[in-house]
Amino acid sequence: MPASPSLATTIRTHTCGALRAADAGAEVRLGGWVHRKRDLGELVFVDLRDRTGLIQISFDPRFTSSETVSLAATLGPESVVLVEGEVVARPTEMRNHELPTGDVEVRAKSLKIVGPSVAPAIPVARVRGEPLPAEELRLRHRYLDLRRPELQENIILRHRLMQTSRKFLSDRGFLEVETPILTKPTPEGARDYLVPSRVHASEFYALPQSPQLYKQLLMVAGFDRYFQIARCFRDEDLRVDRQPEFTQIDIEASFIDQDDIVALTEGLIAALWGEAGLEVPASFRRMSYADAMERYGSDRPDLRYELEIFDASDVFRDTEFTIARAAIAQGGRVRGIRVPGGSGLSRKQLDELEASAKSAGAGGLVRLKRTNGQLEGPAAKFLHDGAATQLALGEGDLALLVAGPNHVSSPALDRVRQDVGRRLALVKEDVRSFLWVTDFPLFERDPGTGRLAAVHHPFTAPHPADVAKLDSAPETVRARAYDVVLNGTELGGGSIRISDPALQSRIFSLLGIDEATASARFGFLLEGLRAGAPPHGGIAFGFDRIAMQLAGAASLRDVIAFPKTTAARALFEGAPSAVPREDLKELHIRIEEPGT
RNA sequence: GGAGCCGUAGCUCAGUUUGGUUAGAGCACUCGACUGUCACUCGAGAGGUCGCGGGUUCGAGCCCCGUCGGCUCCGCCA
Repeated sequence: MPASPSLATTIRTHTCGALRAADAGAEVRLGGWVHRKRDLGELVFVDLRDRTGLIQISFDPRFTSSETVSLAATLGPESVVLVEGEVVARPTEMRNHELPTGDVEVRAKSLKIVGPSVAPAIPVARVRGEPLPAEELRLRHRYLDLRRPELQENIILRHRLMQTSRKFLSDRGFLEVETPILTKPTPEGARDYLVPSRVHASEFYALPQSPQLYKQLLMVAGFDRYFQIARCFRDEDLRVDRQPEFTQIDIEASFIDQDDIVALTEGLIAALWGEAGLEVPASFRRMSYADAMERYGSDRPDLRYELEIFDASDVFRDTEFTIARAAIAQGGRVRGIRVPGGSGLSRKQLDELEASAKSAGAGGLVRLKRTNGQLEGPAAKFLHDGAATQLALGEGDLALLVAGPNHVSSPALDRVRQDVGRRLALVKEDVRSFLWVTDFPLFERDPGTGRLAAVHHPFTAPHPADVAKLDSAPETVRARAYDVVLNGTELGGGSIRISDPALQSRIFSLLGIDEATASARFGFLLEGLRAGAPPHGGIAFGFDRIAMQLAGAASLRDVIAFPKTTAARALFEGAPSAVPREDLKELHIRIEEPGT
C-alpha cells in the first residue's frame, strides 16, 4: 500500500492515529470524537478517535486552565471536539501497548466542543466481550455503527479493493464506461425493480440486473476492453450473502478466448488478495462441470478437503437391498463418500447427517462402517464378504451412500460432504482453494414445463465441437462458460458470447423465444451483432462477496455502508415508503388497497 | 410463499421451565468524591407500553391465538 497522504487541514495538524514517539515535543491540533473519558477529579483523560485511530489526551491543571479541565470533565461520549496541545512521551510504566499511539499522549492546552452529542443510542466504544447491539439497531443507527473501528476497516478495505480493481484493469487497457441505470425490463432471470415513466403512461423502466447487453454492444462499438464497477439490482429474497442491490466488477473484451479471460482474472484476483495481504496461486486449478458434479456433487466444490464421491453401484447391483436395486433399475446409481475414521461418529450425529441429506432431497442415507474387519450398518446384511474391500473401506472408516438419480444424489452428497467436512474439522482453514469450473451445460430443462432454459444466459456461446448437437441433443451441448470458485463460494462467472447473429437467433428459438419476441426484447443486440461484431466475452465478479471474504466478515451487510434488511428494507432512511397520491397520479399509477 | 430462532431499562442480558407481593444485574445516563487513568475507582440517583393486539385466568413478562420487526435457512436469485 502506498504511504498515506496527510489528512492535515486548516483546522487540524494531525490525525489521532498518526502520532508516535518521534512526534514528542510537537505542538498539534486534533479533531475527533470522544471515544471514552476517564475523569479522576482534577485530572481527566480522553481517548480521542477518528478514522485513523485513538490517541489519549490528558487534561492536567499543571498545563492548562482549570476551566479547560472542568470542560473536559463534562464531555459526553461521541461529542466532537478540537484539542490543541503538545505531544509528550509517556513514562515507561504508563505506556499503553494495545494502542499504536500508546507511547505518547497529547497534553491539552485548549479544548473546544464543536459537535456536542446526545448520549448515543448504541455504544460505539464497547465493553470488552459484550455482544454487538441487535442488528436492527445497528442498521437504524447506522452512522453510529459505522463509527466502530471494525466496520470502518471493512469500508476502507472495500475502497482499496475498488481502487485496486480500477488500476489493475485500467493499466491493461480496459476502459471504464458507465451504462444506464434506467433500462429495459427483462422477463428472463430475476424479478426486475421497475421505475414508472411519468412521460409515457403505463410504461416502465427497469433497474439493471447486470449491464450484460450494454457491455456486448460496447464490444460491437469497438471499445475492445471495458470494465465497470457496476451496481446491479435483483428483486429476489435476501440471504446473508445476497442484497437486492449489489456491486459487480463487470468485464468484457474483444478478440479474446476463454484462456485470455482466465489469465486476466487470475491476475486481478492476485492483485485484490494482495491488497488484503494474502497470496494466491499463480494459476488456479480447473475442473469441468461434469467432473465437479460427479466427484463433488456441486458446481462450486470446496476443495479444502477431500471426501470425494465414488460410485458404489456395483456393490449393490445384485443384492436384495431394495432401495439400491430399485434406484439402479431406474437408471440411477448408488454413490457416496468415504469418511476416514468415521466409524466413531455417534448415532445422533449420523441421524443429523441423514436429516441434512433428506433436506437436500435424498430419500435416506445408507451408513456402512468397518470395524474389526466387518461391515456394520442396517444395509450390511445384504452385502457379500468382499464388499468392504470393494468399497475400499479401511478399518474404522465409514461410507455414507445415497441411492437415486444424479439430480438427487449429487445435491444430497454435496450437503453431506460439507457437513462431514465441518463436523470432523477436515476443512483446512488456512488454505485458499481457487478453482475454475468450465464447460457448463448450455441448457437445462425445466422439470415442470420441459422447456429448455439457459444455464448461464442466452448470449453464451456453445462449445464449437457441440454446435452440431444443438438440435439433436441440446442438453448435452457444452457452453463456453466458466465460474471461478473459492472455498465453495462462487466469486464470479462469465462466458464467451455469441457474436454470430444467425447462431444467436437459433439459440433464441431453441429457448422457445420466437422471432417477434426476440426482436422486441433483444432487437438492439441482434441488430448490433449484424452490424459487425468481434469475437468477445467477459466475466463479472460479485464485488461485495469478495470484500466480505477479504474482510473476514460474516455478512454482506458488514461490507456495505448502508445495507438492506432481510425484508429488503432500509431501516436508516426508511425505504421503501408510501408516496403522496398526487405523485402516483402523475405516474399514472393507482394503488389497489390490500385485500381488495 | 414455507420453516426455525429472537424481541424485557438507552445498550447487553437474567427472570418464562412450575402464572402469584414492588420485574433485576452490568454498562451507559444524572449528581457527588477522587492528580496518572487507559473497560479508572467509589457513593447516591433516575430510568420499564416486558414489540403490538386479542384471549384464558381471581391474577399474565410467563399460557393460547393473531400481528409487526430483526436474523438464519428452503423456494427464488437467466
